[in-house]
Amino acid sequence: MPTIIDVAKRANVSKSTVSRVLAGEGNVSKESRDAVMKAVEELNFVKNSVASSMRTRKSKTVLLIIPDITNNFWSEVSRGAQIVLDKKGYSLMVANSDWQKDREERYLQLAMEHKVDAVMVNAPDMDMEKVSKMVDTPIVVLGERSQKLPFPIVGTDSYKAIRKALDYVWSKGHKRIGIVLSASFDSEGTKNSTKYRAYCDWMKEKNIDINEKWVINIPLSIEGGKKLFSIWRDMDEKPSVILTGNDLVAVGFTKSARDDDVVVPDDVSLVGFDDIPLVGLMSPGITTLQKPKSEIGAIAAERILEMLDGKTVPERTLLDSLLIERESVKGEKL
Amino acid sequence: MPTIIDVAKRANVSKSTVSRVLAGEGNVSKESRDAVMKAVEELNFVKNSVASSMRTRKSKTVLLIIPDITNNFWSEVSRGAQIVLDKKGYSLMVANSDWQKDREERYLQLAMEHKVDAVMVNAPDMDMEKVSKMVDTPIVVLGERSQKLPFPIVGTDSYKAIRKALDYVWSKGHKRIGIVLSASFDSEGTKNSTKYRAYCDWMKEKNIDINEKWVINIPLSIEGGKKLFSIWRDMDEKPSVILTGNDLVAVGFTKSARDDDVVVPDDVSLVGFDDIPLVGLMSPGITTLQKPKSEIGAIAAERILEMLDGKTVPERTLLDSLLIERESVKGEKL
DNA sequence: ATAGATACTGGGAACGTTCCCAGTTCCCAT
DNA sequence: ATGGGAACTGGGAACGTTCCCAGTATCTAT
Repeated sequence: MPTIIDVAKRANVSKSTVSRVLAGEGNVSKESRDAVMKAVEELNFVKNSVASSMRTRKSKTVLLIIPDITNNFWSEVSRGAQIVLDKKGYSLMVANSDWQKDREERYLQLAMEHKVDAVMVNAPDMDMEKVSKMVDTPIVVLGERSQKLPFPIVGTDSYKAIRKALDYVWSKGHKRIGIVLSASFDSEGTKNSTKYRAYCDWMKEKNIDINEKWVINIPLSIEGGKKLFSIWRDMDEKPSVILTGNDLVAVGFTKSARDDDVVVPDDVSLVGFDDIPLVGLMSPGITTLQKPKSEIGAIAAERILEMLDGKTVPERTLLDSLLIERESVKGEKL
Repeated sequence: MPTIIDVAKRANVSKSTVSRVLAGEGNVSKESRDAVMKAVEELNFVKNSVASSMRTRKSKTVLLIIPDITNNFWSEVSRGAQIVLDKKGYSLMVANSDWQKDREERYLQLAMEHKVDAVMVNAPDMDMEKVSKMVDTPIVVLGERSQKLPFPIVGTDSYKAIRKALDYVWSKGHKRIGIVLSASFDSEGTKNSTKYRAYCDWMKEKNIDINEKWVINIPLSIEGGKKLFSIWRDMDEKPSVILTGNDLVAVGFTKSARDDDVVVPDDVSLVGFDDIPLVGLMSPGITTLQKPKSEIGAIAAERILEMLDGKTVPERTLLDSLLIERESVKGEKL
């Protein structure tokens, strides 16, 4: 493998000059530049980034830690981030923790050893104090957090999203409204969650008493949705619509319902969150609040780039969701 | 940031000894070892992997290049690979080419600059001659290729999968069988594809004449499936079942069919391939040939590890698909 | 003509680790 | 007691780049 020294010899210049040409900076005469280029070509030289990062203490690499790469939400986030970083010559390493705390930590450790320039992470249950002790590079946290963090946050504004969903079902005539909460993404009791706050505020504005039985806490997964259905079925007094927390829950609910001859939306209406491709293709299509998935990744990446530039960045960037109307919410007779 | 020299000073040993302790090899007395450990702890030392790879010329990093990280198939593959590599102390970099040839090439270049230890790649249209010239590390190619390649291949055995699908629909009484081909993943004319070969062989065995109109070439996507439906609808003589190439096609077909009051499987039966989560959740559930997605990633990773160990590995590893029976194939009256 | 800026160049040191080799101590078998 | 191996140790060189600095040539303004 040829080094810049081999290139230098061949081009009859010094290694310093080669370095300057390759970096595209400093003053180099046209002849030297051409000679170097030619030598690079002839020797088939490829730069050794490892040696380079060793000296510069920059690796041009960013690590992204996510809990589940097979979830469309997170793969879209990755994609959005990679496109932005790519453009600036940064490579993205994607690490998949599978919701395991020890792996999250190990990846962070690895990131420090490998001297990545920055870290983007979603790890709802991780102690951020610890993180800030371990990591000495810029960090951006993905996903909303209610408590204050020592790092910038990029996520969706769930307060607004919930209100948007509520306003929508209200416009359809619904007044008996259930909501799914979950500790995930909040790392604190569900009753303190932004979602619940949004729900309470809105209900108070509409002068509706909250039925505590309609505030349901299940895992945000297909399984959770199935569980939600059996909870709903066994209720004496049933809500006419449920905000399901995320799309997977709505999918699981719909599937269980179908097996039980309950028809969505005729018997109960559902609103999902995220807008994963699945919910647009099933029947009935699930009305959902679309999160700007790849935009979240892209903005997080931009924050990283800004921090790397020494700029100060906004503490929290919460993006809006978009209501996608499909067939899972039926108009109630007013 | 403390270096091993700082650790050495604190532990009153030489840097060589510290290096030996950290690497866990060579002969070191218990006292020295303990002293080093203590110093590491006290100084909060983290090893600099960049310096290490500089000297050893190993980065303990593997690059995976895939065309679409948001496709469940590929994210499962990544996940499978990462789990295996992780266990052996390797990190996986996932690079998403978005089907763009220039990006595939750029990532390969980057891999060489960053001195990754090995590369796993799916790039159906890429010139493998070129790749082998660019890359001087072990490579594993993902996805079946009919032509001989200078690298080991890990993928699914589509010849067997097609036969399995054909045997199944045959057992259900179907004799008018259509099939979808596509150049993707084969990088050669569709008529040379393994799939088509399997189809022809099987049809000959059953003494059925091939109706060329029922051999259809469309993109393997939801859009392709919609197109497939309109092709099917306009046929004078229609097949009673179609092997749809992949699940997305089946999904697109079903959706279009529904809009046109055509019922799957009553009016036409479908068989998908891959088994993405979507097809198990929609209604009707699509009968499909499940590919062992994460196993493909895992095996590819194991091949990498073996090659890194200097072992020789099998040229091609083609895994079997599993028939998942759902509701999209109806029994024909015999 | 000369001072001083500007353009360009090359050599040495440094980044933090691992490898190599030589050296010291200790123990055991003769 | 002595040779020889094993256990352990430390110092220097090397990996390939970039940074720093000093040096030379060229140009411009007085």
